[in-house]
Amino acid sequence: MRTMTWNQQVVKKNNKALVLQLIMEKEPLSRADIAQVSGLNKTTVSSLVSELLDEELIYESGPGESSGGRRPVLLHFNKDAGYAVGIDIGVNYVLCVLTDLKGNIVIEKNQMVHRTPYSAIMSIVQNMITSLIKEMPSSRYGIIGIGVGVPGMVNKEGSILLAPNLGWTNIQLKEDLENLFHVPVIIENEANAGAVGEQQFGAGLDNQNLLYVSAGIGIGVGIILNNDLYQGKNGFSGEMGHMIIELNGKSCNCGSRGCWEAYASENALLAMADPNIDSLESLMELAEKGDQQALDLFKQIGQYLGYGINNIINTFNPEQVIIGNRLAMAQKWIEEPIRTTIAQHTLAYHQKEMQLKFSKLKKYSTALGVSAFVVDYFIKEEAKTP
Amino acid sequence: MRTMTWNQQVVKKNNKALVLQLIMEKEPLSRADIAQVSGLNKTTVSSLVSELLDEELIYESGPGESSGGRRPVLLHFNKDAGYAVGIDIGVNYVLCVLTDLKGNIVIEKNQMVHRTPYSAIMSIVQNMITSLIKEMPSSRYGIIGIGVGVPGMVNKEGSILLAPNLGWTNIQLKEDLENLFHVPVIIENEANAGAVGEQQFGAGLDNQNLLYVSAGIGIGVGIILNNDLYQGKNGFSGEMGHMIIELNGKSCNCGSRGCWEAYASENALLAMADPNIDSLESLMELAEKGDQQALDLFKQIGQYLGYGINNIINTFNPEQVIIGNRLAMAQKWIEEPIRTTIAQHTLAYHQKEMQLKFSKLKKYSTALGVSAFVVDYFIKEEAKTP
DNA sequence: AAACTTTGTTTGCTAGATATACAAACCTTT
DNA sequence: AAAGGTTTGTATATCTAGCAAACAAAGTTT
Repeated sequence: MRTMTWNQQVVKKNNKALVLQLIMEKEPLSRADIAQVSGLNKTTVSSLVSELLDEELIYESGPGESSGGRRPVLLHFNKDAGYAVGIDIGVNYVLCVLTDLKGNIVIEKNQMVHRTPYSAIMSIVQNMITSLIKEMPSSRYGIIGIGVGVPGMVNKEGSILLAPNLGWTNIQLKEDLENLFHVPVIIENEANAGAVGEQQFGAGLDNQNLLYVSAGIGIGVGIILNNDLYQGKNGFSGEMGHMIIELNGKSCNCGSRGCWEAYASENALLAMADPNIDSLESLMELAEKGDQQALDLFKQIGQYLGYGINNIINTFNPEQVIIGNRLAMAQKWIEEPIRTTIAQHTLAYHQKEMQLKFSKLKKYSTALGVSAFVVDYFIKEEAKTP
Repeated sequence: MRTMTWNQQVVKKNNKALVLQLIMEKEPLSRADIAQVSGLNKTTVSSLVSELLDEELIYESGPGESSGGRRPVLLHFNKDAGYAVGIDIGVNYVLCVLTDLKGNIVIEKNQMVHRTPYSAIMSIVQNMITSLIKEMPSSRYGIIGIGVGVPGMVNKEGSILLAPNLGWTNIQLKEDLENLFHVPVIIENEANAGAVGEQQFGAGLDNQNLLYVSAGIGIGVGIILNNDLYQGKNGFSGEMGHMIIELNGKSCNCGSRGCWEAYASENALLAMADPNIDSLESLMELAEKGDQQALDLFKQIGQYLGYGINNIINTFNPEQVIIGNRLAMAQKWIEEPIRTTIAQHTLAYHQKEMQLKFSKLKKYSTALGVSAFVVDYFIKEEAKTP
């Protein structure tokens, strides 16, 4: 049961968070604007704003344009009050970004890796963070937290139960990083993180219900409903790569048959391609040159993606579906077949007003997503302090 | 953006609702118990309880057992403070129940129908409600609202956009009923209502994340996540009957191919059966007699249901999947193939702790679900009054 | 220059949650 | 049975935070 008790502190905390959120989203903004938009009393707004000023989460700037009376004092979000670390651990790379509180990348580190034992990846990550901290501009709050996106199943306590493509089982990355750096650490599945990233900073701005299809070596889906990431009972939601789209179809690594990712992932694409083509990149080069076989392959993959997205739309009636991860690089060739497939199969009422988009953050979706997570946590915690 | 402003009225309203909810769920209960469980101050609880007593939503009973000191005054939920009407409009029946505030059926009316033009159904519904009102016991609040479940797409404003099996398009049932009876009216999709019904009164008690698979003439799915019904952007979520489970598979009424409900619905079952079998009931009779063909058919349908449920589990990582509507009557024959199919296909981590159950409310799922909706709305509204 | 507008603060009020004290009712121990 | 301790529930006073009204400051319009 949700035993949530309400009292004045809760009210204040939430109002303060509301004011801060408004400033973040619509800066520059006057106190009067905030009062009008939020419905809060002018005095209440003034008092909350003054606390936020003390905490250096916002700052004032010179007077704005008058609208027929006294000129307003404009308020801005202090995006440099602290910095978040966002890390994307992929199968052959580690990407690490330092972002300000608005998700702008301040420093970026990228390293290719060939083998992925935990100890090796851990030491790379540790080095990256340590050097980020050295290079980081000084600020009121410093590093506010570390977020990590991994291609695997993460439970709600932050344990990585299984990351097949990294060869990891039962890894306590959260604990290890917290012991090293003594800041809040958040571990998330790569698709979930990507969904949050796109919603906060990318193609999904202002959308309450969106699905992010991470189409890479496998397929995972990040699910945002009513503005919140939906994680399922244990944190394992969105394993739609293993949705069956063909009865007794191609066999899949997971032991089942006919899974979506056996048809529509990068692995599936390469399996269908000529054996001497070894990467998505080389296939894209061929397509760029007009190679018919490559073009047909992309068309095929687009159709397969479309079938799965049909299922997503009929299930969730979302505002938006965003396609991300590596296959999104092939947008040029796969977009049209995806759209055609949806148009032919999906219920008309569901198609109406539904937006299909491609990732805007590209390779940064996941890293920026976990960074957004960290910022979110910080903002909520910070707004609490008296 | 969620521009939710908070103030003391909101606090009080929510605390009052919390207290009432506690009493509903755990009666009998003393004021001291409530204070302890909720974390609210004893005085606060006392004052809220006294308001609830004035409103006759709860009542006191003789003192309970002492636990070493003064004996507590026990509080009970007054389930007879008012009554809700729940109506299930099916393709060949109209079921209408009057329930108390705990979902117990007080009066029940059931009528077979052969043709389903709106005017005919509407007059049946009107007559049923009118006679319910006559027969209803007297109470403080009388009829607190009317809920209707329909097999079709209902938008968030309560318009029935499309109910193919009834032959309805763009029906304003909500408006019509409100004009007739002047109480709040809620219209919901049949599967959504069933999900709510099972969660509140049936097989899904205490589950925060559950999916209700309404397997009847077609297939619809009601989705409850984090204790709330998820309706999607427009209210059209859960059309998983049109999830593609076979590429280029059987053609479906919706215009697409390979839809789940083309394989696993009652219609699909009858299409596969001998042409002189005209109903699920007669097929069940055959199976009861040990007819091998009938048994095989049920096994087949069970497998098909299992494939779709596999997709549901991998997508949502739910606590529970409940199978309801007409096909649930064949539990005896379809349960085992469903379980086997899931065991063979679904990711192991997702299977763990996942409960598969069959409807407990049987034919009442939908009617009790909309009734629960009405009660919920009433409780929330009522708690507001000063 | 006078009148009006808009912005933001000061002042006093109020609702509602909380802490403290206390009374009532009960149990346990001597 | 009397004393002492517990538990339940209420009465009283206090405090927090939002709100309304008044006002000051800084504009614009006529």
